Amino acid sequence: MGASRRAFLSQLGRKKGFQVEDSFSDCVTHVISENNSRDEVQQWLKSQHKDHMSVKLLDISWFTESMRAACPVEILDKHKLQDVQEQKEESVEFLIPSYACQRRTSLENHNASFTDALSLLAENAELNNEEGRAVAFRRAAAVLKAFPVKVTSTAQLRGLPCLGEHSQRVIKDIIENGVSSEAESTMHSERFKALKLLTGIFGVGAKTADRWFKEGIRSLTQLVNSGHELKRDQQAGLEHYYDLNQGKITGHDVDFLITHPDEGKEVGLMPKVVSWLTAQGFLLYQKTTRNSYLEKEDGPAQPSSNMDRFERCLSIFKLEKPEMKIDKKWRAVRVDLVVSPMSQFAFAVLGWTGSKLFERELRRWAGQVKSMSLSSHALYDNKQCKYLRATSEEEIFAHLGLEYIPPLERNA
DNA sequence: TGGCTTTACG
DNA sequence: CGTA
DNA sequence: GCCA
Repeated sequence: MGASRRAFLSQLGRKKGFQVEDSFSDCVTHVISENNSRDEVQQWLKSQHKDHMSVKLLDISWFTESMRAACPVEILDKHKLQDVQEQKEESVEFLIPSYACQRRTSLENHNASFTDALSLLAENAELNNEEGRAVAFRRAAAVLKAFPVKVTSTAQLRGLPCLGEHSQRVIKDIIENGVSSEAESTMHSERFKALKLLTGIFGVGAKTADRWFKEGIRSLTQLVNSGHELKRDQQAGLEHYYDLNQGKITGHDVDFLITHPDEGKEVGLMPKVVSWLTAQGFLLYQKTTRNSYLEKEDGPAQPSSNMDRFERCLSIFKLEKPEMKIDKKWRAVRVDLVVSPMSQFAFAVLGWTGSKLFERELRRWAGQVKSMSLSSHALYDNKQCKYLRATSEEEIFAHLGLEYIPPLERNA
């Protein structure tokens, strides 16, 4: 294998507690190879002039499985290096579990050209109200985001989940031509450009944008001149369009999660926070919503009055930036405030951390694999017919039978 | 061929 | 229908 | 679009 790949795998092995040598010596017990036949590796071992009779000759599959298990897995026939004819049949370069919540996805992406194209097709499907197609493209992109090396051949895709005919065709196109013709034509289509522009307005979704598009509206100027009555959130969205649609870094939203160590004392916090923020002149826009969440069984009885029981505040902050400009010294930033009782706080943190796909996959895993229902308030076990308590994210992953994935590795 | 996360509020 |  |  190449030097960078070998370095990556060596580092991974050492991180998992394995002893990895840079060169062959008598202390080596296992030799891992990729894309080599048993004969080739034996030839190489002879060239090392060391005793190698007791050394295990294994395929990369044993290594990746052992990495996942964090200990050496039992050596099966499929792990042993094969002879030349059999070799090409099945060998899979990396085993990637099919649910995004089963794997780590850092921000380091070796396959941005592919994931950009697949994400664009996902976005286009969402704008066309094809949520099923959209999530399929999102999952396909997420698999490549988690792939530890740059894909250079479609042969590497064998055995990977969520990559069907269409996604593989897109990838092949990019490998061979540098770009996906489908992604390119989508990106430059009038419809996609207009719908993306219009849904960029806070308060405007795919349905509204589609209606406006059919009326011939293609730009924000045309929208303003169309005489449409905009709702309060859309007006704010339009007014702060530029600030709210800055690049990924500066334009990102901020979430504040608020709780109180004494269960129940969090009630009434939201109005206090909002009125203070208003008095400080921080809020350009805000919409506070009540919470009516109730557990069906066995949960503590809810106080009868939910008058002050506010849960969320979707807002637009006026963020002062004195050094910004002469005329405009602030920027509009989307900020969400969330108040959660202590008993639900871990679920709120898990539910608000993202990524969006990671959250969907967690909940899909809960339902399909564990017969459980996960929300940002609670985890319900449909078999035991009871809520499963948790005071940390780690406990929730444990309830779900998943390896804990830290927040920085949830970028699916 | 059905399902695709969740489940409220406004 | 839009938002998270 | 992908999969059980």
